[in-house]
Amino acid sequence: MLSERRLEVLRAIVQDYVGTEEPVGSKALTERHALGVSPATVRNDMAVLEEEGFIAQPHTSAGRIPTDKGYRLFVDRLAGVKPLSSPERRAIQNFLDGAVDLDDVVARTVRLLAQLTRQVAVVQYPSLTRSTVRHVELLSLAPARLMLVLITDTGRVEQRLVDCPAPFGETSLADLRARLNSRVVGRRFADVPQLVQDLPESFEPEDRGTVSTVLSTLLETLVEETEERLMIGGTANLTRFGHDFPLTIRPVLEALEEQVVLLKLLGEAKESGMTVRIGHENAHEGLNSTSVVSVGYGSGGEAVAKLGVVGPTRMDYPGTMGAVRAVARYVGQILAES
Amino acid sequence: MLSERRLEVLRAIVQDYVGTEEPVGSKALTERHALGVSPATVRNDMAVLEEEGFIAQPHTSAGRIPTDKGYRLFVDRLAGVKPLSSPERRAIQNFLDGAVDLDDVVARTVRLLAQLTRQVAVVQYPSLTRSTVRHVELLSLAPARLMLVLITDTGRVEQRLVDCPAPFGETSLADLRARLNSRVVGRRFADVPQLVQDLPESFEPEDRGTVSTVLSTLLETLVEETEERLMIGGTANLTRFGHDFPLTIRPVLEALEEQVVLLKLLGEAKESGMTVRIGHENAHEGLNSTSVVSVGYGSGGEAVAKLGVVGPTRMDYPGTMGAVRAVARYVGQILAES
DNA sequence: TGCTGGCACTCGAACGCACAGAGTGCCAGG
DNA sequence: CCTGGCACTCTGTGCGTTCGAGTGCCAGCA
Repeated sequence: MLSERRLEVLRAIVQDYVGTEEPVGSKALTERHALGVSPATVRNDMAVLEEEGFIAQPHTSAGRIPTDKGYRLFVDRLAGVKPLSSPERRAIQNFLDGAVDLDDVVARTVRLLAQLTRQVAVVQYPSLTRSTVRHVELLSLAPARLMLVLITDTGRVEQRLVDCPAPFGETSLADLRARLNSRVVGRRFADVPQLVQDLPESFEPEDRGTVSTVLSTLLETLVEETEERLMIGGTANLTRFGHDFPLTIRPVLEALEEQVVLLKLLGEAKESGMTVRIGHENAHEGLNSTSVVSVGYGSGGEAVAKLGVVGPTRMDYPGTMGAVRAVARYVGQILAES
Repeated sequence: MLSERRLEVLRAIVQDYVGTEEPVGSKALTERHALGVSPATVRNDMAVLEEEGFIAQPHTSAGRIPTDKGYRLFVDRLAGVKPLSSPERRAIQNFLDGAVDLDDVVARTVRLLAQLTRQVAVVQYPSLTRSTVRHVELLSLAPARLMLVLITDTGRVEQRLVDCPAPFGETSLADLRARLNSRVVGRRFADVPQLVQDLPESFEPEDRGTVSTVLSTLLETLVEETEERLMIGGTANLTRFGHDFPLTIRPVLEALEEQVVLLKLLGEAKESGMTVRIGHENAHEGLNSTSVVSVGYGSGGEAVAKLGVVGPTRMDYPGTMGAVRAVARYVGQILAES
C-alpha cells in the first residue's frame, strides 16, 4: 500500500500538472507544497509511484505527469468535490431562471456548463420513458387524419401525424381522448404500453383499426424518443487543450458530432451519483485522451436524463465536478417548478 | 484592365494554391500549367497582379498566394460552378429520401453537406414567416390554461402554453378555434397579424381577455421564431485548415457557437442565387479567414431558408458551390413532397 | 512593344553544434 | 528512513552556416 506521504506527493503532482500543463519535478514540488521532506525523498517516492503506474515521465530526465491510473486514484481518494462560490451559485440561478421553455432550459444549461468549466458541455434532453404524462391530446386535421400530441411533466412536447385506416367521428375521438387521458395521465411513460393494451376492444368494431393505429403511433413515439436528443456546446474550449493540436482535437470533434457516441457515453454513467471516466476508461477511441464527468438530473428525486462535460484528462477534477453537480441540481429545480 | 493571360495566371495560382496549400512560384506555375510563356514573363505578370492587390507574398522570396480580392475575382470571373458527378447526385437523393421528419431532413442535410464539401455545414430551418399555416389548434389543459399548436406547410410544429386571465368555456374555445382557422389556414405567416387583429371584438366581453392573450401568444410565436433555428455539423473538418491551428480555429469555433452570428451571416446573403463571401467580406471578425458559400432553398419556387458551408478562404470554390447548389435543390424537392 | 534568358540577391527553412538548465538515480552518511 | 551531494542524461534554445526556391532587374531579341 502507498504511504500517506506518497499519496500526498501524487496529489501535489496532479494539482501542479493541472495548473502548469508541464511535467513536474521533485524540486519544484517541494517548493510549491509544504511536504516537509527534501527533493531527494520525493524522488524516491516518485520512483515508487512510477513503478506502480500512477505517474510517468515523457522522457528520461523530465518531470513526471500523472497517468490515467494516477488520475483515477486522485479522483477516488484524494479529491473532494469543490463547492461553487456563492456568486457562482447566484449566477447559475439567475441565468437558468430566465428560460422560457424546455429547449431554452437545455440551451442555457449547455452554455452555463461550458462557461463554468471552460470545457465542452453535453446535456441530454429529459427522457420520455422516465417522465410522466401530463396530457395527451388528439386533434382531427382531416376526416382520416389525426394529430397526436404528448406533453410530459418536464415540459417536453412531442407530436405525430396519424393516418387513420377509416374516417373517425368527433364523438369517437372525444371518447378515445377521454379514456386515454384517464388511463395515462400522471403515469410514467414506461408503464403506458400495458395501460392501453386492451383499449381497442372497448370500441366499436369499425373504430378499432383507428384506435390501434393511434396507440401504435403513441408507443412508437415512446420508443423512438428513448433514443434521446442532446445538445452540446463550448467546443471552442477544445482549443485550450495542448499545442499538439490537430491530432488531439480532431477525433474529439468527430466523436462529439456523433450523437450516438455521446448518448452511449452518458448512458454508461452510473444511474445515481457522479461518474468520472478518465482517458482510456472511455470506450470510444477518439475520447481516449479526454475525461468525462457526468451526472443525472431530474425534476423530482429521480434522474430523467444526464449531463456532463468532456475535457482533457488533465482537468481540474474537483472544480469540474462541483460545477457539474451544482448545475444538475439547479436544472432539476427549474424543471420541477415549470 | 488585366490581360487575358494575367487572368489565366491568377486562375492558375488559385488552383495550385488551393491544391497544395503552399505559396506558388513562377517556375512551378509554368511547369504545371500550359501557359505558353516563360517563368520570367509570369514573374512580370505576377508583379502586376500583386500591385493590383490580387496576390501577395508571405515573405520576400517566397511564392505568391491569392488575396481575398484575388479570390473574389476568381469566383466572379474565372470559376464556373462544377456540377456534381451522377454518383454523387444519386447519393444525395438516396440519403435525403430516407428522412422521416423535418428535424431529420435538416440533420441529414447537414451531414451530407459536411461530407460532400469536407467543410463546416450550416442549415437553417425553414422560416415561419414565409411559410403558410396548415392548421392552428387550441387545447384546454386546465380551466384557465390552454395550449396553442401551430403547424406549417413545411411540417414544422410549434407549441406554446397560454395562461388565461379567466376560465374559458369549451364552446368559446371551439368557436375561437374555428374562427381562427378559417381566417389563417393557407395564409402566409407574415400576413397573420392583420388577419386576426379584430378578432377579440366579436367575442363576449368576458372572453375578450383570453382571446387577446391567445392571439398575442400566437403573434409572439411568430416573432420569436423569426429568429430562426439552425443546425451545424462537420466542425471536425476545421482541423484540416492549416498547421497554424489554435489561432485560426478558435475564433471560428466561437463564431459557429453563436447562432446569432450565423443567422446574421446567412441573412446577409442574397435572396436568390448563390452568395459567396470571402474572408474580410464577412462582417464577423472571427470569420475573417474563412469564406461562406450560401444559397436559399425552398419547397416551392420561393426560398424559405438558407443553407451553406463555412471553410477556409483557400477552398475549392467551383466544387463547393456545385455541392451547395445541388444539395439545396434536392432539399427543396424533399420538402415539396412531404 | 513584349517576351526571354541570365544573373545577382534575399530570405526562410533546415541542419549542426554547443550550452545551459532541469531533472533524475544512486550512494554514503546522519 | 531521510538527506545532501554528485554524476549523468536529456531537452530546449540560441547561433552560425548552408541550401534552395523565388524574386527583380536588365540586356537582348523578335
